[in-house]
Amino acid sequence: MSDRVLDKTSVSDKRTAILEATLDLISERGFHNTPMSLIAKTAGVSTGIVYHYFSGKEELINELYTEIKLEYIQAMLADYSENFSLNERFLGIWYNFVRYSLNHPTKGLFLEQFENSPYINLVKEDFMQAVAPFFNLFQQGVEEGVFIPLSPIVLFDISFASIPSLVKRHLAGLVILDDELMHAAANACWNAIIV
Amino acid sequence: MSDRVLDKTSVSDKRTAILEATLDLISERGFHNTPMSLIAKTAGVSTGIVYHYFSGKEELINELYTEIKLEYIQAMLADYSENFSLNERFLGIWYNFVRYSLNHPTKGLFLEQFENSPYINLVKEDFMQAVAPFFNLFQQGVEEGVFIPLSPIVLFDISFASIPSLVKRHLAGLVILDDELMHAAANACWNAIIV
Amino acid sequence: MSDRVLDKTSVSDKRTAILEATLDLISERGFHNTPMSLIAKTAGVSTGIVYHYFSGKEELINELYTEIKLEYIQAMLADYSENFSLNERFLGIWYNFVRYSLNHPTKGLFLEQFENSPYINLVKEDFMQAVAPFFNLFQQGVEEGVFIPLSPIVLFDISFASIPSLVKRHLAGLVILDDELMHAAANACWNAIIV
Amino acid sequence: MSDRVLDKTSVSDKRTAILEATLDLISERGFHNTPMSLIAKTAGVSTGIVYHYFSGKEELINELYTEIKLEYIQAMLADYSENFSLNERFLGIWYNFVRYSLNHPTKGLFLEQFENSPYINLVKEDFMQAVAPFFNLFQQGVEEGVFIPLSPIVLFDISFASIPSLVKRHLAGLVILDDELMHAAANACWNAIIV
DNA sequence: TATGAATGAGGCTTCATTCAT
DNA sequence: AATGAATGAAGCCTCATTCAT
Repeated sequence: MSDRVLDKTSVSDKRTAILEATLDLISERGFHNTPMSLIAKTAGVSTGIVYHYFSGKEELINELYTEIKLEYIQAMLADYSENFSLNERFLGIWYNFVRYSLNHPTKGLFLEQFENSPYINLVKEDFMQAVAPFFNLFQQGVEEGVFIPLSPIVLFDISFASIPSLVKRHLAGLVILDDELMHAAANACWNAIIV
Repeated sequence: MSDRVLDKTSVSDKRTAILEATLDLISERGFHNTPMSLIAKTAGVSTGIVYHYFSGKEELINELYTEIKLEYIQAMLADYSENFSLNERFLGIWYNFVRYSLNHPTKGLFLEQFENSPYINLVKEDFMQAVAPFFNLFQQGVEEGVFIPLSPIVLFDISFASIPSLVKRHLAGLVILDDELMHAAANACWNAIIV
Repeated sequence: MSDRVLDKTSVSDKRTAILEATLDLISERGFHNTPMSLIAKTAGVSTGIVYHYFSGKEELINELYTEIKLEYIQAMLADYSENFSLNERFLGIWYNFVRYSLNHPTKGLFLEQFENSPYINLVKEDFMQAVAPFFNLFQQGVEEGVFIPLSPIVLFDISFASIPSLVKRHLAGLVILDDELMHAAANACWNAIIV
Repeated sequence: MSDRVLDKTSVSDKRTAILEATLDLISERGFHNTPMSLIAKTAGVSTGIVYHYFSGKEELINELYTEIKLEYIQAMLADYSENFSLNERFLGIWYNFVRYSLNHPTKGLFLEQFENSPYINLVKEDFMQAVAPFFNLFQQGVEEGVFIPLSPIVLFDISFASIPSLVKRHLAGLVILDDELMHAAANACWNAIIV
């Protein structure tokens, strides 16, 4: 039994090591300037084995994107419940988003880099299902007359688009994104979308 | 005399052609996947001459970034005057930003791509002076008790960070960023930062 | 007992499966472009086990060549007897050669490919003994004054070298190598070597 | 004027050097086992420049094939005239074929290797026009009742297919393909196809 | 016997940059 | 100023072979 677990872990470890090395290197050096050979070396594996787990560089990066994107969405929805009020849910997402970004800076950088590059057009995954709670939140707010009557996607952007920017300011040392600022900014965004 | 003028014009044209080709190609294909030879070919010049106008690929891209960034800032400040009210100035910038983005999609894509890549760290230009009006606007708003007391940079992000996202939604056909939506979204952002 | 038999059969089957997969793949894709991993997969075995039966790719291919070459020679000599007349023996070989080629196109393609590649220099087997009947046939014909006085190897080439070409024309759909054409061509070749 | 000639020659020389190196190496080592880097090195050029003259390895080899094939056809038709008798024309081709093969052994080996490999299927050139004289020769011979009534392509194979084999025997030292043998063999092939 | 993950040398190709003209 | 042939380092990927299990 433990053998099986060990095996699984071992296999998983190698694949995971490759993904982690890719994340670290790309967030720091960019897609170009991150050769497969360096990924392999950083992950502590041979070049060839990377192609055992991924069909090529593109699939590796796309898969990394999908995994991180889902992690992010899940992180934003941590402790989320539709039993909470609209404001509680909104702020919960807001804080989760910021905290996850601050705790996982490489993931945020990778995501931003990826989503703003032509690579993005090649991804098929649509995350429709994963982001349903966001959609529902804004839908419900509009229906209840609490939020201004705009489409959920627009409300989503107005609500959260400033977060990555603010996090980058923080990481660059231009602002200090402490609890106080976080609360103030979150409330500002809340005020943006309410009637 | 006419020769000199002709030369100057010709030179300017060639340099401009290179920059424009670079913009179009990179916004569509990314930094990597845009070889210098293709830039030259698209611009209608020889490969070698590119190195007469720019010391290399990095300088070419950085220079393109600087030019476009300044263009953007100037576009946002079109018709701007400190004689206008805070709200008028805020909305003016907001609308200018959206309209310029919609009218120059490749520039927006290039900027986003560039600013979210490790390239950005290599740029020395700081645009401090160019963005002074934004700084002053938010500074003044806070001092007058109209805006919530946060640093200008934070207010800037909360105010405008959603615009590139909304424009991308529009370009992707997910929303229609017409005047009505633009006004609604701009007012929402205004509501975010006022006391 | 049945176990041993089963094992032996199984072993034999596996080795045979590898050789057959190699034949099919190489005749269709060439030496290069036929990786060992694909051979193993096509044969339904693991990559590693191929190296249990053959010391490497070269030996595998050389062994395949030797087997097929011998099969071909045997096929050409099917129903052969020195009791038959020179003409009967000649035509028998001719027809056997054509029929075997038509019935085993991959083997013909493999042989042609192999014998016209630098690989051939590495084979040690010389088939001297196996081809003795051909040698004897032409020797005897010359001695009896029936064939023109040329060395057996030359007579062999003049007699049979056109067959692979004709078969390839047939497989390409350029001619139809039916019994009628076969007889006409065989007699033509006979006429070539008789006094 | 001499400059232009020099330029042309110089350019042509580099392309020719690549083709010649490819011919020599492939005829000796095979398609595989002949890396582009070795071709470049043997031709005395850099690896990269090969891709300036040919889009890739496949095009390089295909182009080499086309050139050599045409050379061969032209060599076979040297001094050819429809004013000559059928027999004179037939023997002329036969001797030309042998002599060219003996004088250009690498070209013969390359051709044989190429035409018996899966590569051949990728070539579009059909040489229809170039081989028309052969077709006409056999056509006319049949119409005049001199040749047995078989299709030109079949007569072609019966007439000439033994030549590459005989040349290989010669090159291997198994026979000596001198004028005497050549004449005897050529006449044998002539006897094969006449009524 | 048997598996298939793992290795790493080597192949094809691209591309930033240089340089003779 | 201008050309584009030429260079060669470096990138992505393949694959024959090995080895732990």
